[in-house]
Amino acid sequence: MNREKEGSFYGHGQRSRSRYYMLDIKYLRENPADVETRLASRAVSVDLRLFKSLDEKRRALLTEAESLKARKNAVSIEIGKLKKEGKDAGTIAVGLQEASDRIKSLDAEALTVQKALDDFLLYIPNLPHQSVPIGSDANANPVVRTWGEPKEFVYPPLEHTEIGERLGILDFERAGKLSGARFSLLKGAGALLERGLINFMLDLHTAKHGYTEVLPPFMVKSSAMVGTGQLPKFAEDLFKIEGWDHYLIPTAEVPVTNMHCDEILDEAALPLCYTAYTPCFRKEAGSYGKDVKGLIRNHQFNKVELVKFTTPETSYDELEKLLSNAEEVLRVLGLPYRVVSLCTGDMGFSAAKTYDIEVWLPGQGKYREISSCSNFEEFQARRANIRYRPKGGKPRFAHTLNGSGLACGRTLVAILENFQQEDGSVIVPEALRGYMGGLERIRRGA
RNA sequence: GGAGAGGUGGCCGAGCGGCUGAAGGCAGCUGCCUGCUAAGCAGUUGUAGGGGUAAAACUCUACCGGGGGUUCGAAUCCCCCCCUCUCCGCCA
Repeated sequence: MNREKEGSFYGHGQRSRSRYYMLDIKYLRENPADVETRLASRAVSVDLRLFKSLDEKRRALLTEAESLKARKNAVSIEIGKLKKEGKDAGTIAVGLQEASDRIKSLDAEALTVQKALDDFLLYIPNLPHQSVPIGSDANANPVVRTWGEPKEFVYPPLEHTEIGERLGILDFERAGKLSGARFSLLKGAGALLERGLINFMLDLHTAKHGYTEVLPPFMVKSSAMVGTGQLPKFAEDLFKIEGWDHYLIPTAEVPVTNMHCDEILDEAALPLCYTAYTPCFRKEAGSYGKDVKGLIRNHQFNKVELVKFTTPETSYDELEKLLSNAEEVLRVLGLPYRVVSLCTGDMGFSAAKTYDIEVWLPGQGKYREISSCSNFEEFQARRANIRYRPKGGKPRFAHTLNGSGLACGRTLVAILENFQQEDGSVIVPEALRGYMGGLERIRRGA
């Protein structure tokens, strides 16, 4: 078995598919100014001159090669006919070998240009939707709504690390012995709480919100990472399996979205709604010093994800629903939160529009991200070749969306901090008690 | 790890050097017919990229798992790789 072969960034699965990018190459060709200004709002500049020269070079090479091929094909058919009639074809076959050689070199050159074009285009992020606020960083993200009242504490509320360690349910010291910084180890009621949260969230999304549960692989091929946009640009954020073309998933979005790569979906089946629990693995490169302690920013954490495949017409309605489904988790648990709309400068690479849900953390005295819900429009569908067939029509790219519903570790943090009691215990939200053997309160030694 | 079988269009499934983008079937679309949620008949329907057009029409190229080779010409022959299935072994 040869697992070591590097997957091509340009081939998905077994197919070589090199002409799907962030947007229609024709659109970029015909509306460079629009692309430029919309990307500028995300503080991304593209070298359109480079694009233009590569694009033109490629087309010139194609034209020449293809006309040679056309001539060669015509002659070949003639030869076939003559041979069938028992005649000699020697005279018209003259020079064909030379033409073939010329074609070969033109094709090779075209491929080189094509790769340069791919390299250029695969690094261009999605274009923001018109409704996305313009801004350069998180400070420009408008608050869309706020839910719940942060509880007043009569004492200075503790952070989750302290609460957890005192209760003996979080053990960062031992996690460090095993795996180093940014790993965590849950014990007793802590482990049970995490497990309960996973089950609670999955049950809510399947039974109440109608999502189909998926339990996908936690490692995927590089082509899947290209499909959702993690590669090629963000390789440094991912854990790669040595000697394999596989990566540990940074989110369930990757396997679940790529589930339908190279497929043509039935329009009547849309929207497809999936929910999946997976651990997530992230290098967190460049976040040195931030949230070093605790569960907030780990190399491995659990998350329940929501993923949708929709038509272009309905994707923004579906985004609102998905967001609301994610919020519901916090509402049922009784955790105060707010929703912000990410501005152009703060959005991820693949997203056309993103809402973040931020939960209130009394220990830190601020709202912290606990979910990110995005519409990717065609961006991922183009890369992963996910289409659907409209009634009687030609296949079109589907729209993909996803959001955390929710990050389990951070939800656990929110529960510990929001429901901590002066005596050091933590009240278990009612909705979770059924998942924890009826446990109502976590006390030391539980 | 060992031994076989196989990967063809939206799906099923023929083809095994030339006029095959690919028979046949299903599904879809368009007519006709039928007074009823059906059936019949006829026609039609791949994807991508060039050129062309106001848009079409039209035209060229590529694509039968991926890559390379042989040949004037390959879905068909050769080599390498990937994947799927069956049996044996091993294992959770």
